[in-house]
Amino acid sequence: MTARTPDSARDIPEATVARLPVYLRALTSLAEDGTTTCSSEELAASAGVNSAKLRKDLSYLGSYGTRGVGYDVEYLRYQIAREIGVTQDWPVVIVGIGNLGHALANYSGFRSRGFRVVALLDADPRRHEEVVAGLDVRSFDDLESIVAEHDVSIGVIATPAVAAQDVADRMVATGITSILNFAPTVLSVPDGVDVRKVDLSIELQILAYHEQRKSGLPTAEVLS
Amino acid sequence: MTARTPDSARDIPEATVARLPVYLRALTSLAEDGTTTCSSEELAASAGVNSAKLRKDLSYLGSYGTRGVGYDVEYLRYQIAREIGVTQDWPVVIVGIGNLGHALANYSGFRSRGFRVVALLDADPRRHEEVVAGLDVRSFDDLESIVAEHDVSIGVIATPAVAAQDVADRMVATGITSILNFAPTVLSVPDGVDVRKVDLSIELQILAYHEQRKSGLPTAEVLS
DNA sequence: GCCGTTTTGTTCTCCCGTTCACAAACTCCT
DNA sequence: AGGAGTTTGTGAACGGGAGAACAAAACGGC
Repeated sequence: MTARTPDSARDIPEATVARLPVYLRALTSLAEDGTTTCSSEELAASAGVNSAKLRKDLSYLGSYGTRGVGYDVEYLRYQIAREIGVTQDWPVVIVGIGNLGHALANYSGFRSRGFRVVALLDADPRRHEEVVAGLDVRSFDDLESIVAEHDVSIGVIATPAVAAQDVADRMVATGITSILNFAPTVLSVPDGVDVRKVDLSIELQILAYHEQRKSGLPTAEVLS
Repeated sequence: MTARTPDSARDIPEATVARLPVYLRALTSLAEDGTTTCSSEELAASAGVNSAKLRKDLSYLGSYGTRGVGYDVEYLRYQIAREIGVTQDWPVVIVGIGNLGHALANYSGFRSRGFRVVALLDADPRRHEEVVAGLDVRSFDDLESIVAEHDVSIGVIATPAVAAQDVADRMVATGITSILNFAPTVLSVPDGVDVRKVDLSIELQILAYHEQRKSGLPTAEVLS
């Protein structure tokens, strides 16, 4: 609607969306090194992907490169940030201030990448005395007022598994429509609410599967 | 080789491998509820997937169900655990004992799901005085001897981004062949070494992308 | 002003994963 | 014992993503 959105911004493949943040980080890294221009080959190497895949991904956003030259690092970085929607900060609430919640609250990468933690909530009253990362830990009952006040649409769940579904339900009820879930539970939410799950032990188990295979097959691991 | 492995255990699709831990958790949950038998429909609902997909996934492992009846929860649970390789504990080292490292070290889900943290390492000598989760934080230089002593093949990187590649290189040099990387960096490792990446801000950015779309399109979000 | 070189954007093909739909097989009831 | 009802396991169609290969376009040298 602004100027340069010929409604081409439609339906970027999910696999591409998942890689855009990687490209964004690679571009930021290149910019910090003083690089002003890069080819798809360089950027792909920096992001750890195939250059053809990178070019195809970028083509969904538009034609932001110059043939024979490459991409302007700063320009492309801004275009991707705009596409993802991280040119401005998203307010985020974190629920569950245990070990993981502490780590998340203190994680500086949120702030620097388009997110701002506006509140830390915990159901345990003993935690309400704490100050973590410069924020008071507040009662879970404050969720609704905080969401309303800061217009929060993204919530992070770092509670034990048993509490996660309840927290998710409350979040949805207050109007949160995107949830990042660290609890080892399958959340059920209504249509229109996005949930992404990060599960540490699942990742380890996937590694264990492949590890088991390696020790089983001595020297048959010669992929292309 | 034991009895029921007609070398059919070959080439389980990667997408299936990634879901097996989810099924395992769902089965454990069902078993704790006292359920002894379940249909693919029930298990699929519990795991948050399509029942056809579940059945196809399980069919790669063998025929562990009974037509007209369903699956024996305990039996299937054991079969999946055996396939993944978590019937015995895998020793794991964690490098980088900052906020996230603390949280990982204290995460009880590791121990209960087939993993045992055998050492915590950090490059900062000031951290070596600490005891976290009942383990001394030791010098990163001890990596090699620890890996040799406990026959470690899985390493977790929870360091700042700048240190991650160095840590990975050292890990690979000591014989570690599976790495779970929490640092926001693309690691390059030789063939035969598996790396899985968990990146908190990337997950949030993916959510932000969809969130931006939602606010843009008022009521066009009526998927099937 | 033209040609060779470089690099993007895109088309085409192949492969993996998902889903549907159904036959095979087991249980239960009569 | 036989038939009705269930539920698994799998063959086949379908859709999406990955990678190769190439045409289009911009730059630089002469």
